[in-house]
Amino acid sequence: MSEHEQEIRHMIDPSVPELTPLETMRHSAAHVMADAIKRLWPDAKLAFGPHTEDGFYYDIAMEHRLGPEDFERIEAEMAKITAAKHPFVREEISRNAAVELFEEEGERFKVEAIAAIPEDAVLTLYRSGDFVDLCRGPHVEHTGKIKAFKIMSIAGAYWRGDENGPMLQRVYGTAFPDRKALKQYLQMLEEAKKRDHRKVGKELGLFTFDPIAPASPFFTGKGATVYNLLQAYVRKLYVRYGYEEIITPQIFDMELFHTSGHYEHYKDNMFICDIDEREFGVKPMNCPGHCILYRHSRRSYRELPLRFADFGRLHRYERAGVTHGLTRVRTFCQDDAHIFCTPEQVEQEIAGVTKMILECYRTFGFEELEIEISTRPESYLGELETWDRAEAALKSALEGQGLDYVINEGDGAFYGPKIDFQVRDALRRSWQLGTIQLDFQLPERFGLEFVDQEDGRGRPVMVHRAMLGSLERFFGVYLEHVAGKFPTWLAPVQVSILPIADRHHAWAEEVAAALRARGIRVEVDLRSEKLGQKIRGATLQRVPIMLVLGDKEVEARAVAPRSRDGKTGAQETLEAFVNRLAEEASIPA
RNA sequence: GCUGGCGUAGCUCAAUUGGUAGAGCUCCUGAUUUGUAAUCAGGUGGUUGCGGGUUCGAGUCCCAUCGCCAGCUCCA
Repeated sequence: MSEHEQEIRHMIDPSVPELTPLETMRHSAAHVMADAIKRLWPDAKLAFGPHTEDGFYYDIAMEHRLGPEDFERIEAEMAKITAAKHPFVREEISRNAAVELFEEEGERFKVEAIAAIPEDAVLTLYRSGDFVDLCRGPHVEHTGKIKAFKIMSIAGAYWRGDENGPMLQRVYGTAFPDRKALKQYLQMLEEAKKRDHRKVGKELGLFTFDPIAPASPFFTGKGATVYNLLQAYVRKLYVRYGYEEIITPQIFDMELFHTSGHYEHYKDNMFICDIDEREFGVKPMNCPGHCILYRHSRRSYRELPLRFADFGRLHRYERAGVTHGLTRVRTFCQDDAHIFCTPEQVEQEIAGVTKMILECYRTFGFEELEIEISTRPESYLGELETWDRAEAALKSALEGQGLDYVINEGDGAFYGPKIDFQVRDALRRSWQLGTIQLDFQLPERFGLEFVDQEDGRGRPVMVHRAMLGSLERFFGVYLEHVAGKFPTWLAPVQVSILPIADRHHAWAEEVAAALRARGIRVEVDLRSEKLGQKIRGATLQRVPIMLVLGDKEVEARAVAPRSRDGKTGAQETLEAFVNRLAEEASIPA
């Protein structure tokens, strides 16, 4: 649902959940901001002004182009309005009177908005001082209740989200119950800026981009090390959870995508080429290829469930302007798998996948989790009964593990219901990572079968599932979650060896060799620099462990460890150190 | 794709109203041999994203194009 639709719904639909006190205050702040802007630029015409997750905005049309230099003026004007403590007054109004009122004011967007509201809805106005707005409310008691606010940014937005419609100026602001909370929020934004994976990735030399391949990352040796370790960890899970990893082609005759339906629905997002007078497509998803492999031999019910995992590289033509760092790219791979099972096995398979996903997120330190089930949309394919059974299976698989979830009614794909997993990172930002999607369509389209116990023919259900989602995207999200401080097992350089003077180089090389022999990723800093400089370098690169080597260490065939957080450990023998580190440095089970 | 903004050395950034492109870090040389977050000196490095135009003269102004950034839309 677009923001615009939500806004319309909010204005008219009494079943929309009541606003929280904070949301109410922010929405009121949007009115105050609109009031302020109209005072400063009387030609301003208002569209919509809802609250958002961390503030509010108002879409406005006017001659003057707003810029950051205007923010202080707007804030000052808002301060006058809040100081005046104008009460918010609710007023029911007839449709005709409302149209008349807003037409008189030249508020054409409001007039249009009224037309979009169902006939039987009660229209309400809210007045505060001389300002009046079409609004369902609720609002705070008076403008003085808005204590701490700030104009954040300005951006373009379309009227009603229609890219052919008029472009409006969207003014973003935020508001909090007190100055302290606002300050905290602004600090969080600062922190997020510092952690931006595009910045950190550059600083740590993990990946880069080049205009020669837009929206397609180049991973350096260090970045690829992390990337491969993520895969290695997932592969370990696959062994325990009974997956077989397969490898499938990159480019297929378009016929495949005609069969799968991607040609019809997804063609605009595909890279397509003509070779040998045949039309080929680079795969945007693995599922059609997996169906081919499934169909390649006769399948017995005894083989099911079949769990095909695939780290195949995918290419999607994302429209210019929608790409973003590692989180939205044109080439990526997923920790993708498709489970082919009987309808009876669905519940237990969902439960298994869920268990693995939870284990995986715990490993990466994502403690907070939100789960959503999306159910049958209005237009769907397949039998109603199949859908009902599948939705019940999803719910009971989650309930069986004592997991809370919310239901997004009608938000499922046309081919089946799904479960989405969202995590919150260290800055409490929400990211969708995992997904489990049932699919009744592809098995049908590809004519997939299995031989059942009575030598009859059954149709398998296909379960699409991913835990980390795209590895590229996860890389970016995780990099921000840990602010570049990878745990030792994932760090591209796990140990940095820092000899103090040239005469310690031999011992440094010996220590490095011993660690490398145990599979530990080591770097030796042989530069002719002071120890402080070397420590600074390794710390900035977020190397988890530094080993300082001087006369004392050479003498005792020992090492003096220091962590990137500045903690220095007691001197210990090389032997003891390696043994202590071995587990921490290896991929979790 | 749409609206707006931005592209100067590998990185972070300077460059009066249009008037000879600079600094720090990185890198390379040398000196220094250092005990827990920055040793000193010297040097390399740019057709100012690419292509046109205006001008005596363009990093600066105009057009076009590519890329990036913010937001919108999209992400069956």
